[in-house]
Amino acid sequence: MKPSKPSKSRVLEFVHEAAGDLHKAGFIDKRRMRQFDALCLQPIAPYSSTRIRALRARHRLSQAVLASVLNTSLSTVRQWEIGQKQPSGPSLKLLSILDKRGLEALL
Amino acid sequence: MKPSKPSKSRVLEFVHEAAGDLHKAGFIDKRRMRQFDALCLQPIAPYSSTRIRALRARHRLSQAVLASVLNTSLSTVRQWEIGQKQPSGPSLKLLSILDKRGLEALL
DNA sequence: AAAAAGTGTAACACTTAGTGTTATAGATAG
DNA sequence: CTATCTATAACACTAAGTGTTACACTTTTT
Repeated sequence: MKPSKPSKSRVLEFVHEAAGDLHKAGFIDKRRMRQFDALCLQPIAPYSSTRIRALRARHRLSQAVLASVLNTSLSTVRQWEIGQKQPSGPSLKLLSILDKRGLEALL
Repeated sequence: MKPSKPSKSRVLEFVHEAAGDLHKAGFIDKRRMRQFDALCLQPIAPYSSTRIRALRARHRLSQAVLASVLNTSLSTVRQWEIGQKQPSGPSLKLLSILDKRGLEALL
């Protein structure tokens, strides 16, 4: 199912652009286009412990508050920042939302 | 640390309101207020398998697309909907964002 | 009509994130 | 001086996450 042979993001980029044109031309409705967007989401880059810590510092949040915002436990956030555990997929998604859209997007 | 004795959300509601007043009165700055918001976030209600399925149907997404959006695996979404596994905390958070703010908030 | 692709159920086994707990410690507020 | 907040660290248990396979149904393509 997943190609994953050719670096992917390049290919998807191209395909996505093409789909965008089709949309403008009226061959793909808005809903289909959104689904397309979703499937083409490139996997979120892993957040290192230092990057998580930096992100948290940038927003001036304590580990406890960040845990609340992400709906996870304090213990978990701690271990991310120490490097003992890696954030799961959904956690990475939330981190990237915080990164790109700010705290308000998660409240 | 966590009281968790008296139903909590009631208490937090009250405290939060009080803090809001303090903010208006100028005793708490905006940043502190946001942190307060975050800590007072009431834990997200669990999404049942049928509710997840309904949410997905409402947005007309396939299981595969939903998995992409939440940055998790197809296998995981399947098991949520069959009721074999429960979504983790961060996953619940993402589901509630999709629920309340729509797909765009996750792209 | 037949083949191919998309969608979903089901079962299985493995890995690892998530969690709670406890002890320790520095900083800071009351 | 002592609580409280903040964070590190180690530990063990549970359950979520994942990949895989096989099967079935529907829709699309050739």
